[in-house]
Amino acid sequence: MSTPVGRRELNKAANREAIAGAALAFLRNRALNEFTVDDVAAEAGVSRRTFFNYFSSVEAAVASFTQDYLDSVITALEARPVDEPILESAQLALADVGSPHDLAVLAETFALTQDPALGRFQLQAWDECTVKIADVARRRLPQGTDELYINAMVGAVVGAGRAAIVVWHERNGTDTSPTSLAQLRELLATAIALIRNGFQS
Amino acid sequence: MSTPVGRRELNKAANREAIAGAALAFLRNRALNEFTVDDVAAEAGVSRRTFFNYFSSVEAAVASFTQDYLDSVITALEARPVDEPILESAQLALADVGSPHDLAVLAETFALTQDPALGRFQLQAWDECTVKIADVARRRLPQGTDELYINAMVGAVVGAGRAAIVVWHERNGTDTSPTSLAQLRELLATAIALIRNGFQS
DNA sequence: GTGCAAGTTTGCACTCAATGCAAACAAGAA
DNA sequence: TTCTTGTTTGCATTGAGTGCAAACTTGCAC
Repeated sequence: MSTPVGRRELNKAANREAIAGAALAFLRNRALNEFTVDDVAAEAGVSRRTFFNYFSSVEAAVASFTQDYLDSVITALEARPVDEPILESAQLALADVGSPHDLAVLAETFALTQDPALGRFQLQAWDECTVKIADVARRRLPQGTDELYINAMVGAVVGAGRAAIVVWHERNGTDTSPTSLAQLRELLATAIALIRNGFQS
Repeated sequence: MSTPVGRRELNKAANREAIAGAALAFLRNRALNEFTVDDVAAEAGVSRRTFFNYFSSVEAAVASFTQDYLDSVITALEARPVDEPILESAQLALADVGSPHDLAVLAETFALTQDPALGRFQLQAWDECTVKIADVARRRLPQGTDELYINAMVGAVVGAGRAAIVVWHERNGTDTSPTSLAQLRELLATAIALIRNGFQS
């Protein structure tokens, strides 16, 4: 992957970040229907129309954080050796990923899921993630592996992974101290282990 | 549960059905942005304002079908004996549920998931279902069962269940012949079995 | 630098979603 | 009938979202 960094790309990245950040900032203080796209655009130093060049709604802007986190997980997963058992790869990828800052934002946006309109977009991010992971799994598992096996496994992993984050968030709120983050990694690892071993108990 | 059936309740149910049905009817022929709420309201024989008394958007109206299906699954699950292993209950509840007509509509709305705006609302229905099933599981499993265990199991079951429907839909499209439906039940059963036994292979 | 091509932002105009409110209307109970 | 309560409807208002064309910025070649 090349990294062509001209002013064009930099400006776009900066705008995108400014807009998403501004949206999140507003949500810290007010509910979704208590401010407008104009407000966010102004805060981001950009016109209303430009806002919509980047995101189709405030909800989408906020969901971009979740998308970015999940993409980083997928990148980590793809970096694992292909001969490693795939669920072990998943476990290790999850253990590695996420700077404290990124996880803090993840926890924060997770809290916002209370608002259904925001929640929908987060769910969509998870769903897209599921599709992408299924592609990775399809490439790594033996040719001709049953599609049900692949999709059920990935669906289960993502479902259980999300459950781990839900439980973590319920226990720790938006605390992202090293201790709390260690607990998150632990929960994620346990969740994947459950998928590997089944719920036969 | 009482069943107080006056004209009031009947009218409301009829309106609700008419609106959701009209929305689905439009989507059979046109894309989401090719018709308006006014169109749907007119088709349903109701004012625009009344449309919004029932659903907050066309997307929500369409998602009501998925909601209803998932609610019926939950009802079936709650009807299973409490001493049955819970994943067996899940398997059996899924096997029983859904008239051919309901499953036909489910398959149809599933196809519409291509449109992200519609997909988001469907995902939300699945998510609400996850929460409700977690409540059922919490009541049935021994007191003090780890929340991670409960949520991961339910997340996995729902994720794998949805995967089964996705695979079924990819293989059979909107074919809801008895043969096709038998395949769906089979896929669902296999998916749950995978969750029970794990992906250790 | 100058000038040109391609990409990006912005303002404007327009349609339509979504909600509050109050008046009209329908249903059930006395 | 009459009264009460729940439901529908029209009207008015705000703001989301998009198409379009003009202004502006960047990259590139000379």
